[in-house]
Amino acid sequence: MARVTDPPATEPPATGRAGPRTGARQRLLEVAARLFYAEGIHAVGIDRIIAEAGVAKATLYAHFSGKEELVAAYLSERSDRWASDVAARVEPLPPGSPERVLAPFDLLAERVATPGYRGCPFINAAAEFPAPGLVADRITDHRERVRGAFEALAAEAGAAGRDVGTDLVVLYDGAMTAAHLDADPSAVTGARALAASVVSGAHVPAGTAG
Amino acid sequence: MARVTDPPATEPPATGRAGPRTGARQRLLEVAARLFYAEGIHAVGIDRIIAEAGVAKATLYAHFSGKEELVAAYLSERSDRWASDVAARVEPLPPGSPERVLAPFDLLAERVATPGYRGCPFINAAAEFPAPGLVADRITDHRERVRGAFEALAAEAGAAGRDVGTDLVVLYDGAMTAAHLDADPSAVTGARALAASVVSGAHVPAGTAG
DNA sequence: GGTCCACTATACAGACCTGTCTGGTAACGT
DNA sequence: ACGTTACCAGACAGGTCTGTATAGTGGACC
Repeated sequence: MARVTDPPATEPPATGRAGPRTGARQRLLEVAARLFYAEGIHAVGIDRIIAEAGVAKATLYAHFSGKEELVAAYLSERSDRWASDVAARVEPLPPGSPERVLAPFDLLAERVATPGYRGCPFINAAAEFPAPGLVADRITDHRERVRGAFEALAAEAGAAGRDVGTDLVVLYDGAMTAAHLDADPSAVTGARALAASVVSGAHVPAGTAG
Repeated sequence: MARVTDPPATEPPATGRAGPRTGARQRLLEVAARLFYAEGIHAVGIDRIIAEAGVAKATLYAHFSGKEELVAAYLSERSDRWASDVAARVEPLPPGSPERVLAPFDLLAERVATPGYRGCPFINAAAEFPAPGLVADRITDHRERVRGAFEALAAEAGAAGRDVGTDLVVLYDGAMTAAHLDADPSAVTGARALAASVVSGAHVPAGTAG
């Protein structure tokens, strides 16, 4: 049985005594996540993050080597949460069922309906960080995680066609993007239906049509 | 017959005599488009644009009220070019054929294979400009244009299902995004095949499955 | 008490940002 | 010749950015 996600250890490896892991780091990450997601990364300065988090600047730089590392930590947290949220939603469903493959779409349907939804944090971050680096690495990691999850779930469900994982990722990306930019939640339900077709093999694979 | 696109007038409305529309504006737009797309909008400063365009700063501000207007002009140009490129590709195909609906995917397949492809300029811009304004308006305009094009072409081809336009937009967005972020051109061919299913009505619509 | 350390507060450096302003040049039509 | 205009070159203002340095506070543990 495929292990879809790797629900992460939320605690960093404990340092010798207590380490700089009390409250400031958590507050910084929460504020950074909120602001980065809502307003964009380059648009949010360090000064504002520390002000809203009630943290001194020196403390931020004691926890993170710089802004880029803070951004990377924000994305890591988002990726881990996605994985555990999906795992929690997949777990109660009967193994091998198509519904398990569609679980991420059901999760997404809830997300896009919440106020403040602004699309995929990784797609958004990629728009701002084209160069190789910590941020690009986290984006790549997350993409592989999502693709791996879809492929594992599809394989479990016995989905046959070539590139089923790619098709599901395309539908998932498109659903997030269109639901956001067009303010249209039906993008997710439409994508979910198409994903069901892909899993059931109802659609006509490329090259075999006509 | 539906007019899919409105191939735009490339010339702005002529001012009284000559107006400030000689060469500097074009160079500015070309350089801005290249840099904004490649590196992100907030990451590119005015100084660099005017330096690479060989244009004085005062000239830039004579043509555009500010950076935001330059960004909006960049997006307008991209949208217009998309529309005319699609129109050029659709036009020779037999009216009412499914191939016409798939033409944007064929265009995209070429785009994602070119070096420097970095996804959809509008999705990327939206990540950086969440607030209402000129930029958001151009993004909305383009989204409506794309959706309208797909809907018109699908209607021409006799595609029946509800929300065919939404499904096609989702597939198109997902294809652009996944092909870019995963460096995987097969995202486009997969999306094209799914789009063909949508147009032919081969897939199972939501709510009628089981 | 004494030591350690996570933390606060603030000032600062150096770079970069957008946008304005001044001044000069060259082509063009009259 | 003359005015208009499209343009270039560069200084400047005022703000913001990241990151560092300095000085002090309060709790935990020995």
